[in-house]
Amino acid sequence: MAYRETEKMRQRKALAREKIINCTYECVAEGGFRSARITRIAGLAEVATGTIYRHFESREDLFAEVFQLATQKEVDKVAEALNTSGDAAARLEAALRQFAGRALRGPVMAWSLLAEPVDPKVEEERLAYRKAYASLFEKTIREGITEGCFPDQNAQQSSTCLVGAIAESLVGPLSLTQPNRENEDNDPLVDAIIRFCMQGLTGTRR
Amino acid sequence: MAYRETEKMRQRKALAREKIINCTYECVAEGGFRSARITRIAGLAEVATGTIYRHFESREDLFAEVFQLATQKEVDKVAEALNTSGDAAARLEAALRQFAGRALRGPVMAWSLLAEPVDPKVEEERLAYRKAYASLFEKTIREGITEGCFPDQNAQQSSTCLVGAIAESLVGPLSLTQPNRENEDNDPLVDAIIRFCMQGLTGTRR
DNA sequence: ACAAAGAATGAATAATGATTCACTACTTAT
DNA sequence: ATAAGTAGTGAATCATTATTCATTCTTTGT
Repeated sequence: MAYRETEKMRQRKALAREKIINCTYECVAEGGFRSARITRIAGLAEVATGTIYRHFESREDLFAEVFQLATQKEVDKVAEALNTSGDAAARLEAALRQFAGRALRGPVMAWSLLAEPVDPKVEEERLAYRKAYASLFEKTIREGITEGCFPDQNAQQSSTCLVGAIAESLVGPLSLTQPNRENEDNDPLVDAIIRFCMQGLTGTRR
Repeated sequence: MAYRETEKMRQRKALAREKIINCTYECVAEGGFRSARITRIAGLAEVATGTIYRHFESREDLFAEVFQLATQKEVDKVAEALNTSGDAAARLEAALRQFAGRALRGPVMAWSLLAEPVDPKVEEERLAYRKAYASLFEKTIREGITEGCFPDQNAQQSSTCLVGAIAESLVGPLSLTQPNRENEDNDPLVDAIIRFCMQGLTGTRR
């Protein structure tokens, strides 16, 4: 036996793999999954198209992995915001702000994760993604009901409404057509959304 | 001049055109625009694929027209509900119920109209569709503010949240995975959504 | 230096599906 | 009946891209 995979090679391969993932991420952030061509990704990563298939079973699989990666980042941020101190309402509000803020900073990625239909494998991941959000929100809503800061309600349904209201406001076609106002002050927009959401939960004007 | 289009022919053509539109509608209601193949549509309509191109410039154009048709139906229903008697809150609630009820009865079509990304021409139509809803809701919210049954708020933003909350709950990926409960009683679901939405608008528990 | 094994390459292939167009069939007016 | 014009046909074409695989290049152990 002349050649045996060595540590050095393992690392080099891992690096190439990572580079492909990063370049895919970049492509997706630019124009979504559907417009991310294998040739473009290969070009960015400075490898041949065939090489991508050495590291990933298929385009779908590559996308599913990139989706998971991107997703994890987002969900972690929201979970983090939910772990701050304060009552359930305050924590939820912080989380919604986190969600909205990140989506506004990367609208194409947000759209890809929330709404863009891609293929069954990615769709499966998206399901998990939405469920992760729903569960996080739902749990906090329940805590809020126990704490007494939210009235009794269908926590699961409410969390779905939350995600929907935010997603629609932030990545709906109306917001995407408007010129990409990079460093514009989006606080009033976020404030209006948050107000609607918190009122929807609490039934209390503030 | 030997042949000149006669009334009879005009009607026959119009009929064929209409049949194509109806069959396209059927395909879309089944699986959305993306999976509606020209061949399938032609098959259903009992014409050759080429015939479709005698009546429509392109697939995109055909879809845009079908979208418009479907859209008009939906918006009209909501507008109708908004024209009943009662205060703004009552009328809006009736409209939301109409919206939700129709979406539940035709979830794939609702998804196609609200969320499925297709192509630029259809996307343009969707924009008009969303604007139509937004304007209807927005107008009523404004009336409600004047009437005093809603507190002052960003009416446009609130209407977007309304659409989002409903869409997510009814046609979002989470709801689509659940078994298609044909004739199940969806009232509790709709009630929960409506409650969230009305609270979001009024900031009042009821 | 050599050979074995694996990795990378990218042109060729394959699959999908919209669209075209040369042709046939039908309608109409004379 | 005939000719001119229009509608309908559907197999062939074209366009787009993911994927393959025969070949070339690298790495490793002896």
